[in-house]
Amino acid sequence: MTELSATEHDANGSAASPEDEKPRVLRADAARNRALILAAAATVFAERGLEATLDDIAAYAGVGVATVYRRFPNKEALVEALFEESVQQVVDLAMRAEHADDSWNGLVMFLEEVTRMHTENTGLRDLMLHGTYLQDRVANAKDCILPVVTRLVDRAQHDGHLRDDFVVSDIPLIELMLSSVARYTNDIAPELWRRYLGMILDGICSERSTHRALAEGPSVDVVDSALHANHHRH
Amino acid sequence: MTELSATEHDANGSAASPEDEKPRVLRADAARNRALILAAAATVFAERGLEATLDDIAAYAGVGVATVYRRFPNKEALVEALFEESVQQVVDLAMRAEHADDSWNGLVMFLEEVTRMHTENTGLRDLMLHGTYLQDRVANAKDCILPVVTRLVDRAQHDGHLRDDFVVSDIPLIELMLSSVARYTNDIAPELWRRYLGMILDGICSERSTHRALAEGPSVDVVDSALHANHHRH
DNA sequence: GACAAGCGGAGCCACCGACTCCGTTTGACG
DNA sequence: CGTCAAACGGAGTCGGTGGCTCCGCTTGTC
Repeated sequence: MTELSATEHDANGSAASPEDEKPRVLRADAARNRALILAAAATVFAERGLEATLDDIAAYAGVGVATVYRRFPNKEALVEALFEESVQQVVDLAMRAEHADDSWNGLVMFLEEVTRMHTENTGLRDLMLHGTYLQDRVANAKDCILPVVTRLVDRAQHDGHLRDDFVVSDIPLIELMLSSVARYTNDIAPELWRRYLGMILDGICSERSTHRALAEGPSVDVVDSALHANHHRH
Repeated sequence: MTELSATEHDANGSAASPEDEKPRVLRADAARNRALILAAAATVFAERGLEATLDDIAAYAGVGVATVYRRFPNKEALVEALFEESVQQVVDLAMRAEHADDSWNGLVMFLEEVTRMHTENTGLRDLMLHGTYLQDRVANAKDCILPVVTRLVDRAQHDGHLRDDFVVSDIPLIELMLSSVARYTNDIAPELWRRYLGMILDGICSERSTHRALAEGPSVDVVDSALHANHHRH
């Protein structure tokens, strides 16, 4: 992330160097700017999602747009440089969840953590739930996650914690639901999604003697202003 | 809807007629086209939401754009002409739900029906959940609905059907969650949202002895292609 | 001190959607 | 049937947006 060298993206025109490696050494200021750009991109994409403009990111980083394009051939490359890591985090999370002591707790942890990641990083959510960037890489990550989560679900059902008619593919859709709540309420009630995760958990668990404690419900005003805010084109 | 006369929108320049009413009689072809436009708008807005272009609607109606603008001063006016009725339907639904025999069934019916309306009419959903058009009128309708639904919720709680920590403002957010599922899966599994409504209902009801029967779960492929389809910008 | 590497930001280009202009067509009425 | 306002269509305008580039100036490095 904070390397001083970077693989440049311009096709090395005439130079007949056989190796494709171009560990070009950046000038000090260039390297510093590259780091600034990555940091800015992380922040801005996390806050506003992948629809953020490279101009926005450049401004946030305090550099010109051209400087961004000098380091990264295009938007997707920048996204790639940033999120390779993030999607891996989700894979790791699934693994951790699988090895939790209690299968139900593992499942709950997975749902909770992955939603938290999505809410804290709108860019990650865009990546996982809308297929606009890095489709291959994301599909790859999903292929890693699927079998793990499948085992998690199976185990929770086998242990009698999770209702029998639950299926793995319910999980992305539950994520989708929670993400949209989070999307709308993030600014005004950033933890509200936990309330709806709680309801859903109460809806899918087998032990039905009691309710879980829910996060406090939203006031009418909160919901009104959440739905009225116009910054949700997509 | 199929009137032969229509209130024109151009300010009647010099004519000093004291009444603001302008029940201008349209020529036969104009009246026919107006009806075609309304029908087309109903279809197209329902299918693609309010982001549909007036050009799209004109094309669908088989007329030129100018013809649309000759009848309706702008997009919002057309939306208004169409959806006055739709939002009233939601108000009516709330009333019917309030007078259901069983308070829980009334609540379930309300959630079910309002979600069905949203899924069958993307335009209505845009109206209710994003504040881009007709804010006043929609706010008005919501003001009508709120007390009714509040009574519904109170009654369901009083009757011991609905968990005590549920609040009225949960309803719009539940709608939001179901709408986003429906948005993504409408093309490929149009009834899938019912499954998640079922889960949520199991999460919010007080009688926790049994699970409700859920609609069949989605296959991995269904979810994949639902999330991969790029036509969900907004 | 020289010069390639780097820089900024104005500007280009392609696209989009709301809305209008204008030459042509057509229904209504005498 | 003739007349003409009303209506028509669709090419075109306008304003906005976002990805990306051009080019004259600056700066780190050797």
